[in-house]
Amino acid sequence: MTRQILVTSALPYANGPIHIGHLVEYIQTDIWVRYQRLAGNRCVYICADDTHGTAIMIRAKKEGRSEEELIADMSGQHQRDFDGFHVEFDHYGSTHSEENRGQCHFIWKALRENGLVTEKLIEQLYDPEAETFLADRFVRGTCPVSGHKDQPGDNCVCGATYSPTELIDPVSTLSGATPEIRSAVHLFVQLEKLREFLSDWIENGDALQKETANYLKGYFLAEDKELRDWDISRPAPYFGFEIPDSPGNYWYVWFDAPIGYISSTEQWCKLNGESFDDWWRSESTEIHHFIGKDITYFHTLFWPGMLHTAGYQLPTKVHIHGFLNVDGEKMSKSKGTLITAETYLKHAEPDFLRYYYATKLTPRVEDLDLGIQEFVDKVNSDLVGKVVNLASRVGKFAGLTGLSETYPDDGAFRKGSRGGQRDRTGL
RNA sequence: GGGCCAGUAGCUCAGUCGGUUAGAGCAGGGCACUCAUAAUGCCUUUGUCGCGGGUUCAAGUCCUGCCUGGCCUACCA
Repeated sequence: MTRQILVTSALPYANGPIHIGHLVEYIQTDIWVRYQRLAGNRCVYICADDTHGTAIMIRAKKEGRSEEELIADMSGQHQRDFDGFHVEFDHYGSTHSEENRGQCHFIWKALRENGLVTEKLIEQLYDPEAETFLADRFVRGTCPVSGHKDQPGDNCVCGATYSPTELIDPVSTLSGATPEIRSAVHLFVQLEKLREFLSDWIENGDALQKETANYLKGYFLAEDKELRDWDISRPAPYFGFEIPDSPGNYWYVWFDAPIGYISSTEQWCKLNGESFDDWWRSESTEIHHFIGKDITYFHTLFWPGMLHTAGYQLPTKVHIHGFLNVDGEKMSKSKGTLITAETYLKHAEPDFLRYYYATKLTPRVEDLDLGIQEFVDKVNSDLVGKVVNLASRVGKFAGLTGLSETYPDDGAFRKGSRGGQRDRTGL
């Protein structure tokens, strides 16, 4: 039976260029999609740029242009890079679209109607110069526990964790100004009310790798703990969508980002005369998300909670991969191992990297190591030595001897290809 | 601290419900070949399956303790 499959990769954030670490995911997904099509399944690959949030707002301001200009520019760059690596999306949208705003409204309404939204007064550091509230990572200061200087806003090298409001001598990394404490109303989604549903989905479903289900069960869904309320609003100024029934508050970027999967599909449907409900409200359509391990809980707690509440189809599978290391170490700018897609393409063929990743990917949530020497060896021996050389031989040979008008019926080729299709595993 | 995952040939990794002499690719060694791109084909060496116990007729595979490494621990895109 032909399967109908909707596939997504995580939406790249519009604040930075695509690098070889991101490409692990897009290449993995693209290969998976191509495989499904070869196996005869209907498969649509959707992605989009993730465009909202403080980081975008700050950067646009710094560069003296509008957020819209910035994200249009970045979206163009991202798509150029993906194209350069032969990653073929059926549609590439943006979270800054009217479709996405509409979907956010729709899902929000469902959350409200189900009594899952609550309000709390939050004390947060505010940068009076940049005129914005500061996320934890935009603050540094002296650790209140050990006294270490210049520590991040939420934890210290000494192992202590704290709130940025507890930091001694806090400094805003945006402006260098001393932040002040201000309070503002935030809106929260009460995840605890979805515990029963989430536990069931995580434990009894087939959507997660075993290690991921264990991780969620052991940490978030532990019996002695409550699921914390999820803070999904940010007060103005914020680049994003204003919450319709809470003027002056905007949806936190992680609220509208995954909704981009839905809205981008909606755009694709409009462009191709497809029925939207066939893709997001149909039990016979499979939904597969490919993401990195860093955003696991967004996709395995918040996201299914939102979909469930709004009556959308839940993910069939969330495929989670690890990070990319280079020669056994984290990618680093100073060591020159943080290679952007653009830089790579100036020096090497995209298929070299595609092939290399294909040979090293596993179904586990584990980091993948790009060994430079191994990369060179694999390309030389496997691709040049075997594949290209074979083509070259055949070309020369055929040129000398000529080709038959028709492919001879040796029985083996077609039989073999059909066998391969039958033999596919339950991927 | 707690939790999860991993540890198999020089390197990167497969090993399904426990079942014969533990596999592949690369690297190394030997021979051959020319249709072929500093190629290719064939043959070939290498393992205390992290360590110690246990269960079993049988353990790389299951249980347990330990060692080592990695990751996670909610406001991170």
